[in-house]
Amino acid sequence: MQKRLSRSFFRRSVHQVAPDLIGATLLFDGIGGRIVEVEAYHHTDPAAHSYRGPTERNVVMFGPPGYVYVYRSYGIHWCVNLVCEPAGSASAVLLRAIEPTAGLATMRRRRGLADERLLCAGPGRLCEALGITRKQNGFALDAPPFALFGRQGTVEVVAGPRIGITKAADKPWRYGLKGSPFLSKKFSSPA
DNA sequence: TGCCCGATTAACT
DNA sequence: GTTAATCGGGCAA
Repeated sequence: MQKRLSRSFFRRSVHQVAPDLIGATLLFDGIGGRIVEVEAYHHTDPAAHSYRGPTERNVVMFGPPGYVYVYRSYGIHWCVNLVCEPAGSASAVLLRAIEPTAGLATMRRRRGLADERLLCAGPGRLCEALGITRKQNGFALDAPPFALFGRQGTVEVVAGPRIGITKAADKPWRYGLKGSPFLSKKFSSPA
């Protein structure tokens, strides 16, 4: 059985936590799966929501590590982030893709989709499948309805540029499980 | 106050 | 490849 992770897992730099989350299992109300793709957003990063200081939307990022920051993307989708160390620094990891392992039927119903590979392949899709909305903004990750479990064994993590940003677009702060068919987008092969 | 842009996605041509 | 849907933040006026 996998070990349950406490919020102390997030008391490290976002650049350490992000790759370590690949292979971990996230459940919300018992629904979810294995994290296969994330992106790191450091508070000194112009692409981060927290870069220009706290607002009504991003205030959770300025709180303690181990909590979830949920925001509305393009006025349509929800995206979920996990706040990292140190408290008040406003760095977070964006969850971008999950390999569905629990609650497949519910996820298919919510997404109106049969293809398992597309249920959670993208930050907006992931939130729709798991049922995460603004209501969960500020929730703790290590308490119900959330549950996080550490990965078992070793995994091969690949890195590359983040998706959909224009600022600091060259930084290789997107991490994924090598070869996973559940990524939102393939990682380009090394040159 | 108004306008532009964005950590996206699905449905177009 | 292109575009609409739709809302919060940043910044100019």
